[in-house]
Amino acid sequence: MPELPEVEVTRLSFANAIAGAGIESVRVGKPLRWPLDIGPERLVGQHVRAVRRRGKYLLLDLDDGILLMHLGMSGSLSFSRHGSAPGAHDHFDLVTSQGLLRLNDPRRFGAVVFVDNETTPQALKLLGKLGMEPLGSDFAVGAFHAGLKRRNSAIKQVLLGGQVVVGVGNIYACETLFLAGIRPTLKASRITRRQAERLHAATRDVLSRAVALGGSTLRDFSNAKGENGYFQLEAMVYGREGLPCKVCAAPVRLMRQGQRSTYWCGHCQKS
DNA sequence: AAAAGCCCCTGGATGC
DNA sequence: TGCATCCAGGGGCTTT
Repeated sequence: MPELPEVEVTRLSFANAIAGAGIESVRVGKPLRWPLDIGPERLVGQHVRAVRRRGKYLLLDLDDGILLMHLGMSGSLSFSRHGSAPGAHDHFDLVTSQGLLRLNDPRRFGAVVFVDNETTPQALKLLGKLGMEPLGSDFAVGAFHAGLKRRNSAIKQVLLGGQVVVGVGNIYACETLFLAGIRPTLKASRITRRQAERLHAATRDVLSRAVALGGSTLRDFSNAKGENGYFQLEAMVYGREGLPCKVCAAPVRLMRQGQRSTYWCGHCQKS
């Protein structure tokens, strides 16, 4: 579930509270996507300076080094004063002077990785090919349109790919295309300037509204304070197969694109 | 280089 | 109630 809004909401919910905290100990549970290939001594005694986000990655800036965290499909973070005993799906604990940061991830597609800086081979492998930040100042219509035109696959797939624009996952790709009135199967290379403008505006609109609403809680997402999100209540097409389109009342359709579900309205998304 | 498929893993919903 | 099947928010890796 964690797409850009959920990751950003998570970041906002604990970044200030953890800033300046000293790391006291670390606990690693079951293996995540990659091993944390350093010992606790590399982290203990350091301080968490800031928490940043790049795409769907969280970057915890330490005195020396960066802890990269990814929530995968089912991950969530909690940050609390007093830590309880870890549950079956709590796979990473960072015990700090200001509270316990804990990663819960049933499916374990998430990851915690330590890198010395953002230019190490591993950091570059993970972050180096990421596209523009949709809520950042570098997200310009011209560059967006140019990036899309270079791709030959369906616009939905290109949005998901993250090489043109980051953070747009399955829910928000569906919602964004609906808002822009664009057919999900349209080849990205055929996007017109007008369509790119609509998609650009829709992306910013959908993602920023989702952040404001605390993200989408479909199953069990919550921010680091345990609070749920409410964007799912405003979804126009995602998860609404067969229900009437909120704009034209035609039944919302479902199809598969790259082994993922695409929800769309055949009437509103014609171009 | 880009595109398409294949996995990683677990839990919940659905169907028989 | 029990068991099998399908599906789920991501994305790196391998193969075309």
